[in-house]
Amino acid sequence: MRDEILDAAAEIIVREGYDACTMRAVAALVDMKAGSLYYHFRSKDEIVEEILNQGIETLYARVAETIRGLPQEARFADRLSAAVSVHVSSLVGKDQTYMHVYEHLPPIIKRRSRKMREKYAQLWHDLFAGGIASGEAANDQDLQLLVPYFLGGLNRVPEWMRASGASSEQVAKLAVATLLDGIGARR
Amino acid sequence: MRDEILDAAAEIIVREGYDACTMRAVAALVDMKAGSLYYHFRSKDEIVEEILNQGIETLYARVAETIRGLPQEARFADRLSAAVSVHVSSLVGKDQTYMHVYEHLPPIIKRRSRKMREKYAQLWHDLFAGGIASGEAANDQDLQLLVPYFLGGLNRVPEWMRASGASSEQVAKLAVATLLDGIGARR
Amino acid sequence: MRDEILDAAAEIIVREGYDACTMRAVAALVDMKAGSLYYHFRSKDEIVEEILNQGIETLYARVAETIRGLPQEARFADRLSAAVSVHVSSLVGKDQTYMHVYEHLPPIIKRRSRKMREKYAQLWHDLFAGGIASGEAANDQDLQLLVPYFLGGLNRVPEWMRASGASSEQVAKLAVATLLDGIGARR
Amino acid sequence: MRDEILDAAAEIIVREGYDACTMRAVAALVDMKAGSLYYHFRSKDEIVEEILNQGIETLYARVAETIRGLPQEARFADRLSAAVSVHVSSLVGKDQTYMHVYEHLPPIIKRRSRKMREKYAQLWHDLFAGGIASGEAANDQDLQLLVPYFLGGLNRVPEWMRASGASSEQVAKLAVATLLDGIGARR
DNA sequence: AATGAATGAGACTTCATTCAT
DNA sequence: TATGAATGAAGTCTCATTCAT
Repeated sequence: MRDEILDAAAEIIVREGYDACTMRAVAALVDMKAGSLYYHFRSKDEIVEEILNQGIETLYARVAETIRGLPQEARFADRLSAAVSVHVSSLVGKDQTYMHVYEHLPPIIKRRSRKMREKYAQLWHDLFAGGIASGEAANDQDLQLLVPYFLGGLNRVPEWMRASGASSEQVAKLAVATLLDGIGARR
Repeated sequence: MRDEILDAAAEIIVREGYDACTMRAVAALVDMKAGSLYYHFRSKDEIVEEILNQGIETLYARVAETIRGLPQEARFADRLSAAVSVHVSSLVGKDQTYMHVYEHLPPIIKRRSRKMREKYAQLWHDLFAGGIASGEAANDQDLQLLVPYFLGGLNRVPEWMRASGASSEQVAKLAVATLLDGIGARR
Repeated sequence: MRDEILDAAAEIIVREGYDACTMRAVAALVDMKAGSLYYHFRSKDEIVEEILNQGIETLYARVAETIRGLPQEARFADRLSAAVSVHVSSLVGKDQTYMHVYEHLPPIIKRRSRKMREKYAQLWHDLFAGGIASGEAANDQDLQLLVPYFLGGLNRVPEWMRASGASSEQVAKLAVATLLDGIGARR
Repeated sequence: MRDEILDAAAEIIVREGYDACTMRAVAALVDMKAGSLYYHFRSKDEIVEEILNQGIETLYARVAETIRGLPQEARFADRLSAAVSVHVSSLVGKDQTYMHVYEHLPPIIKRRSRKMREKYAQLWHDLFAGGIASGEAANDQDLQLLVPYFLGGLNRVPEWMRASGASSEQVAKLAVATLLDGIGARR
């Protein structure tokens, strides 16, 4: 039941925004009355926080696991490719509505999950740093800027995917190719 | 007065989120009482919509103007550079709070400004298409994906700029360089 | 079990007030869940009523017993002394939390126990009447007023005893002395 | 309006207890809707606190004023008499419902007004101390106990006055006489 | 005997909005 | 133009109570 409530809340936030995610609305989606939710959660905040944490933690775990699972000798491009694939498909995957949630939350609540998000960013930071160290990536990058810039681009994509109808693989490929080679014609 | 109200509302949304932007809060910021706002606007929605429109329209006008102002023979890289600079500095510029607003709005309201946003995206679409046509950009790009991906990355940056302390010029430069040449070491 | 529940409820009322005495709180104190209380009591009101009754009935029984136990020829001052002692010590005694309860209840519930309370007042009324009849107390008293006045003073004392650190014996002695002789210097 | 709301709330507390004093109920009594009360008060607590303060402060002011107004050479018995009269009549006076309020409040809220109450008790403490110093009152009193004992008796009286139909003057007279001379027959 | 789960009523509170002044 | 005052809808939350297990 706890999970069903979390799912319901996440779905509403994604579909109609944080404001529309009232206790009544959540309850209705799981065929309950608003008050009953309090048997399972102490407060609305607790629900939201749990959604947030589950979302980022799952994402972190998947990407970390993916990177760790690669052969020692994997090239930077392959590592990047794998990580991006997992990241993007997690954002879009059917049940992973959790990931969508973040961008709909009011600042006060967003701040709470900051630490976890920084930990996630660190994962990418390390990935890039590895590429630079091995000479596979240009060493003139300010990773402090590059990482959020890159993830920012990635995170916005699902919003537009619906319109363009692209698959998450296409998106991942585009992102990796663009990031590695740029769009400038080879000179 | 109308403008002062819009400014106040925008500032609150940016700083504290859409939820915190109550009529009372807005009124307080312009030294009025909530009811008085209704002399200037028909409803809260009208205020928000106007903020949104003003924001995108200003942004559109600036970027379009910048591109138009370039010499006929300007190279793609220069066009891109100029456009990115204007876009980023608008996002960060002191009074251009309007741009921040969008991401804080609930979906229902977001949808309303969709058309204008698509018009803005078209601007970039054309820019890239020009680059491809002239052979200055690789012609294997799916612009339908590339544009939102690129703008998405750009739009997220201000959020992180505060932490890293980078200037908007640095960010613009990073974005253009990365987009054009990629981060892969030259082969 | 019934008694343990009554004790728990009484304790909460005394310590934190009637409002804090929720079924959940009572249940927690006897290591149960709220619903289980309904196996033992028909309603929350039944619990409260029973506390009230038990309280006054115990008090009544003790004081009545004490008076009855005195030798036929006991003087008024001694009767009074004995009665006050029992009354005060009951108010303060460890397990006699019941007595504290009354003052925390909402009027609706208070009214219900009125009859029993009047019966208790009658006990004192009779005591005083006896003193007047025997000439040991001044015969110009309006007992209808004197009794509540006297008991009122007595009942408030525990509240202040905690602060002053006096024992119930001291209080009883003060009350009796003051009542009998007054505080005016002898003329 | 503010005052009418305070009056309404006080009246409900006195008549039906703190629990019955809901925002809806108060609003109904002043012909409003619950939400409207928040235009005048920040919260329910603010209402209650204000009632409490106004009550004790008024009481304090009146009694202090009365005592101060007595001629320098007034005798202890007269001072006491005057103070008791004011105290009792304040408790009972038509519009002074405020004073009734205190005894109906839950402990948490009671505690808040503790300081003011202690200040009031001090007034009586000083009065008695004066009597002892001048030799008009027996000097064997523990005022720390006597004051609350005496005021406790006094405060309970209104509750019973309704039943017995006594006037506040009668009550005051009884209290003073009893306190000064006791009820023991003169020996 | 006891509990997990749910309910419905109702509590306080906030907010966009209205309107007479 | 602006405000004081009010409203109605809705929000989060608490609580006594019920009932199948």
